[in-house]
Amino acid sequence: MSKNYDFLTIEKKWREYWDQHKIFKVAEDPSIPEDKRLYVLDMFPYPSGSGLHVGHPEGYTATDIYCRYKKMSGYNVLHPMGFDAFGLPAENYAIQTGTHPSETTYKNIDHFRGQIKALGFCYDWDREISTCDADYYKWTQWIFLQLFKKGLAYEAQMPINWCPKCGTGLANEEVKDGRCDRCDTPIERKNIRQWILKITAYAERLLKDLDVLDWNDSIKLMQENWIGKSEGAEVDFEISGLNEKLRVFTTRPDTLFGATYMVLAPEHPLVGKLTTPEQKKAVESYIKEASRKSDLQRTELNKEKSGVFTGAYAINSVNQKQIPIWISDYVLISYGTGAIMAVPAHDERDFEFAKKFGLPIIQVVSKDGSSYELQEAESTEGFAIGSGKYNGMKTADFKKAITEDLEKQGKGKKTINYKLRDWVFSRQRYWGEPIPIVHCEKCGIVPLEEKDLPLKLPEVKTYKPTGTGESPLALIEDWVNTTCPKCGGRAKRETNTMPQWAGSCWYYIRFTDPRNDKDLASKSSMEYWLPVDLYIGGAEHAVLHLLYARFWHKFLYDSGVVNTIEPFMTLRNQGMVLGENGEKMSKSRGNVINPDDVIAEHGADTLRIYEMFMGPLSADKPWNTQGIIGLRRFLEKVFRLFDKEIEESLPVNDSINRLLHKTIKIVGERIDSLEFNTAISQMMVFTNALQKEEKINKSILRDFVKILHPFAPFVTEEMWEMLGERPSVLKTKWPSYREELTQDEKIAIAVQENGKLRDTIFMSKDVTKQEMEEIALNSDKMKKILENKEKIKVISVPGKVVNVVTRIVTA
RNA sequence: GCCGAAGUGGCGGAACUGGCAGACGCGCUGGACUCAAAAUCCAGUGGGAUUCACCUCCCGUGGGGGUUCAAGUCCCCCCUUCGGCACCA
Repeated sequence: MSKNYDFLTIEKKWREYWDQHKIFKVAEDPSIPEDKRLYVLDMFPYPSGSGLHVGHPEGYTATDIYCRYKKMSGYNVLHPMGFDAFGLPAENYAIQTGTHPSETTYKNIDHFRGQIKALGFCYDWDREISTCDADYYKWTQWIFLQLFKKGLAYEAQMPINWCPKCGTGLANEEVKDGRCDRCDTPIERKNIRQWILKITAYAERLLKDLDVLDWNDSIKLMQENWIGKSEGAEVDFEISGLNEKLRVFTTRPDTLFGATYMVLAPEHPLVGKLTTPEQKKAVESYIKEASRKSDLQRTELNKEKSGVFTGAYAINSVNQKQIPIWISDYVLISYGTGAIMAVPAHDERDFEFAKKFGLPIIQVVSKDGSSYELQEAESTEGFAIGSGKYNGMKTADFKKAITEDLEKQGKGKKTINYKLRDWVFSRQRYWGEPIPIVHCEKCGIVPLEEKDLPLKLPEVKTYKPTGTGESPLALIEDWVNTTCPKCGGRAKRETNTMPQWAGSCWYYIRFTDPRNDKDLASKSSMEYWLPVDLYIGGAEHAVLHLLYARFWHKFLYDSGVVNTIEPFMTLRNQGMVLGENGEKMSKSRGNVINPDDVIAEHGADTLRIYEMFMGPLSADKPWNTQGIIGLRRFLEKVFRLFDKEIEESLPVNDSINRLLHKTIKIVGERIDSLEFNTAISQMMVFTNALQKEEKINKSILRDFVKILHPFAPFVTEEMWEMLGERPSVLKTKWPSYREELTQDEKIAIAVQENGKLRDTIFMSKDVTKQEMEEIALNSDKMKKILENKEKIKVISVPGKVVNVVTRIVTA
């Protein structure tokens, strides 16, 4: 009885079945051993108004296949989904449309949930969370309070990155090329009151623990570079005629003898003190100019060096030389000590500056120990010259020696600096977690009591950003004005909200126990599931979410909340799904593919396997509307196999049986290594072979339906039923294979002459090396080829190749 | 500028620790079925030479060198594309 592949009916039927029977429900079953418990997580989506992007199902299908395979292999798998629902886009959309962000957000969430469910992912929907739910952000606030109590959240008035379009301050991580990561607007500098998290306190551990993580090297490297550890020394310089010391940081204390001038950042606190009256005017005008420059201008490409002499001199203690002190904006106040010793001979920037202002350049490091004319700064290591008693020392040894000597004299010490800055954590916007702090007239900054959490976001009509650096919450009088939890006196609430990243810093913890109202999650649930075993998402969060979440996790570890030092053990990054033209998908480029349309036309199963078949998970891949047909045909072809005669008692053809075992093996291995494209190819090969058979043994088809199930869950449930089995396939056991049946009886051996293919001979899979060579050399073809040639040697690799090295015999 | 990833048919991509380059899919060509078409099935499909008797040979994985019996895979130099960082002393 022939039946068409009616995906609309099939997918609806099984979607409802799964929902009703809670097929995807997961519980903390204590009888399952620890090594059979898995936590597989997707980066949860931001529920934007435009709905799911075809990029979302890529990562989600990958983890879904992995989870289904693992479940069928006897694992207890936690696989949850939720929504990262606080943030600017929702708020901007709300402002545009005049609807409240909470209304639009929940509407978007419903839309997203529907779209995600249509794809048949095996999420335990009873664990769904949204970061904007008060039940959830109560604990985000709770974590903030713990940070505050440990001194890791502090308030400061400082210049920060300000996006005038978003009307809020941003973290360093949210600035790209001097522009807002979100809207591409050039960043301005703004001096406003901020809440800041001391992520720098964790710099070393964030760096070191990268070693224990199974992450892509490129992501690890990006974090490593962002943290930017550099080892060197702080060295004190006396200032001529002034009882002040000027401290600099250098990674090359071995070049101290080559320091020919000093440079301070314009903002350096000593500038005023040491500037001479004659230079005062020039210095002040330079400072003023520098302060007006935006970050973008200050870091502009190929910018000419600028600077002004202060009139003061420092004394280089190693040789008592007086060297001039300059100020320049190429020295940053925020790094090191905000001051440097300039060694133009061995530092490119100093070289450029010295050339421009005619400052002396003295070589103190040499490749070979001799001195020579430098055409450019030579920053490579070598041997010391012109450095008194240190002459001839290798750079590394010199560094160590002089650092120790300076330390003994009390003039310097070994120092480590990081590029990582503290995390600017407050946003001057409405749609985020309120910071649970009040400002009391008497007591100052006072945290809310834990029992008073959650501090709910007031429901108001005006949530437009003020643009002034104040949050819109500041305008809500009856919310802002409150009493101090400590003294009961008059107080004002903190009106800044948390950045979007806050909620995603710990959502994976909440998933282990999402309805707990006593704790962020119970100890037992966290211990059962954490850490996340496999985490899949885009690479764009390399130094944002992935760094922030690691920071919070480490803090929670120190606080005794979680019991692992890292949150995400294995991380894989999916590539981008590009438009058909190979460009990034975007509305403005007009190349957006809507997953709803694809599902309506081909079904969710086809969309799933197409996205997996497109190429390696990690690669960026262009969408191809033509190409998806092939995957649709594949499923139809599998479906048509059921029109053949299928019997339990039919004899099993040896080659089909071998191919089945090989396929079971390959598909399992490829799922384990997340190489879904080749797993699908193998199933296609198997299907093509089955298709040629008139009759099919039923158990073969059963096994095949099982291995196809993780990829195409809907249609395989239907097929399972067509085989007379009871649902769900997900609850069956993954088929096993016999290793000896994964190889063909006869294998093709390449026969080469001087590395060039001359013949292919099929041989029994267990021929010995000698037999192989004998068969190969005695084939008619090879005999002919080898006529009149001298065999120099024969190289053979069992099961692969026989290569004869020959030479033509000259008569 | 620095760091990282990647360049394979008309297209997406295969090729395990060096061992038959182009699996699988799209597209294309021819054929079967059909009144016809769609769908499906069968055959072919890197380029070239030979002249088709499908036999044989040569070239071919961004370019140029090298190591090796053997290189898409290893080493050196260069080019292109993408991603990250951007005066971090």
